[in-house]
Amino acid sequence: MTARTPDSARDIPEATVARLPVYLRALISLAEEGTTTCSSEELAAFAGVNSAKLRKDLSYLGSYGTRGVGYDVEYLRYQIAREIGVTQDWPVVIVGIGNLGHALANYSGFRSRGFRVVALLDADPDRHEEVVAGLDVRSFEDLESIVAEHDVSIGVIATPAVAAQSVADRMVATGITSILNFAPAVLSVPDGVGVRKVDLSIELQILAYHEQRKSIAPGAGAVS
Amino acid sequence: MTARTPDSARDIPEATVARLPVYLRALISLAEEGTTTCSSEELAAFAGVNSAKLRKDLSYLGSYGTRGVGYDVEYLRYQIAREIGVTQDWPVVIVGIGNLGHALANYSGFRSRGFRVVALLDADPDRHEEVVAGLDVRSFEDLESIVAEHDVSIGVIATPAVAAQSVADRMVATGITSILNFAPAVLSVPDGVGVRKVDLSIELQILAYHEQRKSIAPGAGAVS
DNA sequence: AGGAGTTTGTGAACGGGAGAACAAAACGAG
DNA sequence: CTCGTTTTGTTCTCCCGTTCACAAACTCCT
Repeated sequence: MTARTPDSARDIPEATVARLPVYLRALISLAEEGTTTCSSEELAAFAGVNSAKLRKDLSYLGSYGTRGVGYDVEYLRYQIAREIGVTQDWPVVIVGIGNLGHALANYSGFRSRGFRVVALLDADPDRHEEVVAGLDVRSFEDLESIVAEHDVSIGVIATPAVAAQSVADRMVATGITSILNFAPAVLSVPDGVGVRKVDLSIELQILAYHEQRKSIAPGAGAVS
Repeated sequence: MTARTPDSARDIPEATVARLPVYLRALISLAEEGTTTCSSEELAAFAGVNSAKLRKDLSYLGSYGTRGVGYDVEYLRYQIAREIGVTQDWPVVIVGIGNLGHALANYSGFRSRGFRVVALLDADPDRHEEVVAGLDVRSFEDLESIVAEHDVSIGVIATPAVAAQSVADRMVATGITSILNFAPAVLSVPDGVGVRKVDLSIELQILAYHEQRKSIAPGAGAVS
């Protein structure tokens, strides 16, 4: 019996999903400075997008605005948070506690945005003595038990590139279904497992391409 | 009848530009394991994309393959590197030496991919005593002289969100024309200045959205 | 109460990218 | 030399996302 959830079963375009967190951040800023109501124009300026795009994006969630008035900041903030799923706390494990893993473990933005780092894992026994961000660095072998104990479904990979695929395989085997990959490697995972990658040097290379263009042909276009 | 692009193809789609670094990384891997020639099918598998898409992407650069044979790994590697502009070394400054700035300063992937961190800057005088990754942490006030001295055109922002816009303004004023922003804030810059952003928690929120979807409606699609 | 002024939500046009399919070119066998 | 095989480069079609433009809906003022 497939009970279709009429409330949140709508298909929100991927491009819109990627912008919802930006809107959420903008709304939190507005709320902090005491604004209770805002127009699509204002919010769009805060989020750095076109106001028509913003309205269309929000229309996928429902009709949460009032014509002639705008949006209630608190109400819209809650609706977006609920749609994304960050009204609850998501437990997260980080694998690979090198320079980047350290930084991620200490990053306060995770905690404040609905994520809780429950464990730090590393394959190197020399690191198991360390305490980072108030957490013991534990053996990678403990992955299964930690995932089971905390019901973890999101994993972060911050290992060197060579280790990334095997870590991902192990994560998938333990039941993790979403992976954020910082290693400069292409991961292959089964259908149904979500992967997003962040590659620091790729971003710089894209900038370098446009930078080179500018010096060759001055007056060329900007970067999106 | 396609006008042959003699030197550098003029209009490379943005989506293609974003994938070129991935192809470059794949080619370097292939070269390291001794492969001298590869087909579009092989290379596409290495890069995690469709082979038709790969061929179309490469066609924007020129005709560097041989029909019936494939691509010469070394030759194609050089051509892509040249197109991106990473045959030369790009000097880069990092502003904001907190946890993330530390990690970025120590990240070896920058150096090996055509970027050289020439200075680390922080507004906090307490940090000016530190030495990170072999570089003195210097005052943010030194930005102008450093940019002038090393002819820097790419800057990295790893400050808290509140400082990001003023740092960007200052960077633009000194002549920096490409910015990689890790702060969770929307930057506004003049036309002609390129900005790319990396937001760690946004990526997690996107994963959370799909994760929530899975638990509500099992059998739903994966993440792109 | 009614009209003027705002602002949302959305239908429709538009542009760019993804993928399938195929013709052109290179190589090797006979 | 000719034919068959392989693989690239390109064309064509479809789909997603962006943007425009406007009717609907709400507030405020008289």
